[in-house]
Amino acid sequence: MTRKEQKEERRKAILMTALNLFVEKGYYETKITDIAQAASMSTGLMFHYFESKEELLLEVVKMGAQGTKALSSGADSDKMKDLPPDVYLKSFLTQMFQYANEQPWVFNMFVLMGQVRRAGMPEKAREAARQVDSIEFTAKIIRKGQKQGIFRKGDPKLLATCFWASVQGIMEEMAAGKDLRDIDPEWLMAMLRKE
Amino acid sequence: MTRKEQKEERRKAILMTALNLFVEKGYYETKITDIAQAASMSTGLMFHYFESKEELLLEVVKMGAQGTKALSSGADSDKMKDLPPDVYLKSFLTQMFQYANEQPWVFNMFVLMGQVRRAGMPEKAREAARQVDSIEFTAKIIRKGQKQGIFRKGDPKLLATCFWASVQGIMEEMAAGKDLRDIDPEWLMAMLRKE
DNA sequence: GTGTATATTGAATTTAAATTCAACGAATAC
DNA sequence: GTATTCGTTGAATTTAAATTCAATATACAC
Repeated sequence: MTRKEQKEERRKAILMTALNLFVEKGYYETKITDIAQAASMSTGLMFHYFESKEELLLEVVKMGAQGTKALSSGADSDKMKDLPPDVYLKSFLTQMFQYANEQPWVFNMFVLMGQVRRAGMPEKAREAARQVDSIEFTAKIIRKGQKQGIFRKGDPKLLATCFWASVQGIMEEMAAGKDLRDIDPEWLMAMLRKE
Repeated sequence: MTRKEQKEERRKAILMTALNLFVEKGYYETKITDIAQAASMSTGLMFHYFESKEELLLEVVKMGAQGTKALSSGADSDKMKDLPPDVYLKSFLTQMFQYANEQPWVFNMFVLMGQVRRAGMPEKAREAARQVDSIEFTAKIIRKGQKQGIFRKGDPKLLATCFWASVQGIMEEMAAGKDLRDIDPEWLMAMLRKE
């Protein structure tokens, strides 16, 4: 393994460690020292890999943004054409709740991205997180469902915002340690369905 | 006005100012200086009224806890007896969304209480916020609705947790400045309703 | 094998923000 | 109207945590 690869790997390891701690204890309660310790390295070394704590958060968010983009563009072409809107969204939820246990980092990334978008986080990271727009994409799906008569009436963007805000709320509850394994995705889908 | 009253009033003014800033900018991004400025007083004076920033947060939370207790015990006796469970919960949501515009502090208090319960906040305040339990209370209402056949099947506590987590998510989105005035409480009620 | 560059450490420094404090002003008591 | 207590200020101090740095170890190039 070349030195550059080694470095890349180390960076990623730090990013992952930071991600998990940020979600577990919150950005401000996570000290650089904590991350260093969790990643088994000295405090000083952290700054060999990242300029500052803020930059570290920013990089985590950028990684999340990339992942989201990849995910949604992949979804855009493949499944979305075939699957009915409700099935598509529901399978997304099912997947995400599954990840909460099996792929905590994917789950944590979603939680963090949502948190950083809101107030009370360093501006730079916030902006980066806001770039990622899942509303427009979801609104499109909802619109489709409305045309098919399976989703309720209402501004698709507003419904999408409401839907994701609810998902975010639930995922944060999960991240906070509550065992919500048995939540039925259908409960959330009901928010969108007609009748 | 006696001196004691004066002091009490000042304390409350600080608590309100802090509450609003905490929700607007987040606890950690809110500097004691910011609160002092917003409350038109010197930085030092803040410490005449509160031991520390943490204690200030704790007091805000205690105030919230009191309010919640008063509210829910009042509700317990009055409305809950008469109103059908779905009507009761829906009117609560309607009320709360209304408050977002007309009584921002009530709304902000709810948002803050929810935030403080989660990770990433000073431990003391977190504990105090966790004392307040709206889950048990809501679960009771949900159970009632299930017996009447108007709410869906499922563990009432889990449904309650899911319901409040969603409400929290939406309220945070509102607090973050998004205009969600037109959200229909029915969208959230659908999470609980049968069919 | 020698020299150069990169990785690593942990203690020293800096920094931003909380907190203290000495001094002044205003209200109340007597 | 003087004394005493409380309210108030803003600059000085402390503190916790981020950040830098000089020193050392390790890997790579030649």
